[in-house]
Amino acid sequence: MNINITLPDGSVKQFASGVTPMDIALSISEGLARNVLAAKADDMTLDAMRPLTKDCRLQLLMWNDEDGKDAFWHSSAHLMAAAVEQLYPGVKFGIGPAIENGFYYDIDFGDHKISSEDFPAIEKKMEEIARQKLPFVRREVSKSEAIDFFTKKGDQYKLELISELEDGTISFYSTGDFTDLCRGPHIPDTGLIKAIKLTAVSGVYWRGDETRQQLARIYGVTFPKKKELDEYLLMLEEAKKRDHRKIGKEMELFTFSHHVGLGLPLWLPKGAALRERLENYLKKVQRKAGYKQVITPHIGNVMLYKTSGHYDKYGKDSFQPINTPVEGEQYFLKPMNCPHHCEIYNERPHSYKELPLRLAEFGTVYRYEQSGELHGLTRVRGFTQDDAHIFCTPDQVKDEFKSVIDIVLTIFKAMSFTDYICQISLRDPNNKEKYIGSDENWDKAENAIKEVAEERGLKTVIEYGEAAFYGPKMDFMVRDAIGRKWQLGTIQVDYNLPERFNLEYIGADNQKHRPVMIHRAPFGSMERFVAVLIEHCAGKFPLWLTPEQVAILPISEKYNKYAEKVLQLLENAEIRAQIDDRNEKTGKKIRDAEIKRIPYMIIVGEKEESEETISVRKQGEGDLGSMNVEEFVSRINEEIHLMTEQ
RNA sequence: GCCGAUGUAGCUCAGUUGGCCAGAGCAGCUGAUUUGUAAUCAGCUGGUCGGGGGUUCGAAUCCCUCCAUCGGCUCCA
Repeated sequence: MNINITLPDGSVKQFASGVTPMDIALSISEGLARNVLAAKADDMTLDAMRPLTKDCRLQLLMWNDEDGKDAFWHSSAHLMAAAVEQLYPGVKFGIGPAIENGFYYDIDFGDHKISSEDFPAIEKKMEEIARQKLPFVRREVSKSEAIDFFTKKGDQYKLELISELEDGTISFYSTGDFTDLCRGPHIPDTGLIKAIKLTAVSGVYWRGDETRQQLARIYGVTFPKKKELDEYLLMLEEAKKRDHRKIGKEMELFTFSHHVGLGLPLWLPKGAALRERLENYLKKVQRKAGYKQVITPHIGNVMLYKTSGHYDKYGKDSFQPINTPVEGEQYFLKPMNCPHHCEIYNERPHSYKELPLRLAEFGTVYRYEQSGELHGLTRVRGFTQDDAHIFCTPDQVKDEFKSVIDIVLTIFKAMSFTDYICQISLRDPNNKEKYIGSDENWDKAENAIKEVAEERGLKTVIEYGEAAFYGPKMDFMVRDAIGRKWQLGTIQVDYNLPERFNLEYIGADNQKHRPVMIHRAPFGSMERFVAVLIEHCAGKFPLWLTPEQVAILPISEKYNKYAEKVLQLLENAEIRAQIDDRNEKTGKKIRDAEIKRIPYMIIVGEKEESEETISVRKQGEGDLGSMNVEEFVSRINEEIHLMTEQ
């Protein structure tokens, strides 16, 4: 009997029933077959060695497919388990999945205390097994057989997992002597795993439950080529060098103090000035786009958050209310700005002619995060959102999205973020009743978002079912200079708060209507954005933003006067410069300016003084020769203009 | 919050089984040098060895406790 296999290019081929994806790969080319890790038949992933018995769409999964990597890393978890079992007989296994960058396995080592010192031995054993090219052999077993096997082995964790599975759906995978309960899929054999690195060990509870047994979780990562492992390790090293916490300290941008409190950043003069430049830049862009700045207090009456619904949802998990001593009123630290802005909207009636109304605020908010969740500037308890709320008619949603996207893209350009995608979160089409707001408005907004993304030529991913219950949204994910993904700007439609705050406008028909609210924050928060920017540029900020743009280095103190004169000219041109008049050699001053990541150095000595010129050196590039101050100023201004023009 | 690791000068780090006044480099200060594109030389200052308690003749080192930092903590066997 023959079956029809539809390949990704749309072509349909006939094969005998029982053909495996690997056979099909071989029929195309041997080189292709060598790279096949697993396969996807319709929407199910499976081993490349599993026979196909039905018509299906077939995709061969390689290293570059997410599902291919998953199979590779999950197989690596088995490989590690096999190695661990050989080295430490009697250990018991929890679960061992693939994760975003590699895999882990939770293991009960009994009395043995595992540490990273044990890694080299395990890695060596893994390499040894990998070289044997052991196949991953699948076997379907009955529930009683499965229970039997792990009872003999004495592995209570696997037994617990099996007890939750249905008979007839259980499978084992074996690699050499190691057999594991596993759904698969796996790669054809261990020989594909060429490079192995165990990265960390940590204690976790079985099933995340504090009351249960503690297991050791070993993290690792593997690659089909040695070179890819080297690149990965290099990336990790580079990431360490770029850590915003380290650079923030070196460049004196921000700090923390236990006396002030956990997760509450203190912005130092240079960091505060940098942040102010960011704010001023965005304010200018927003003013042009018709935004109006407002200012609201840092606390709000509990009633405000009961109206908004945030109290019911987050009340227990936030900073607890502040009570007034005499009246006994309750106030919350502001966890978001929207309710305040809704109250500003409600201050008086609005005509449709006033819409859209765009209220912007750099609003500082406070949210309780568990102490262990805090991390530098990316996860804090107090932060400032570059927030704005747009109140508009349903028909205006599209144009407003367009205008917000333009702001986001302007900012990305000014920060040299060139690689980004936009993620659109829409309703789950099979479960429309769980969303608030009319079907008509949702359709309108969802279509508008999709159209705008296309008109702006954005690289887009659509996620169905990811929308909030109160509206669809668009998020921007940027990839930084070393390839890591960060979520930055957000644009969110909201049908809920206008309802709860009873927001209205009078339409052309002289009837009351409900406006749509759009939340948006191109930076997200100032703290997080600065952190991402630091890691993206490794502290070498764009010229317009960096704390010190120019270091003036007099050759000796004889030329300090001339240096002063140059400084004055630069200051007149609003260029941020400092003189390094320390009693040091020029080589030392250059070195220090390079380390401090100052983009331009100006060297002045006898020649420059007599000729009224300056010698210019660019950070990381070297000597640019001599020029006069006016030429230098226009060069700087030109460079800044290119990045920040709107 | 929970598990694990870590905490020595402003920064980076020595100090190995408890034992003489706790060390180095960088930074800072003072002096010499007056310097031409990534480190001039010399001297000096600076530490309640995270806080508190304990063991000991004696603690940076051992024990307890608190604090902070770092990594991890429902991701389908």
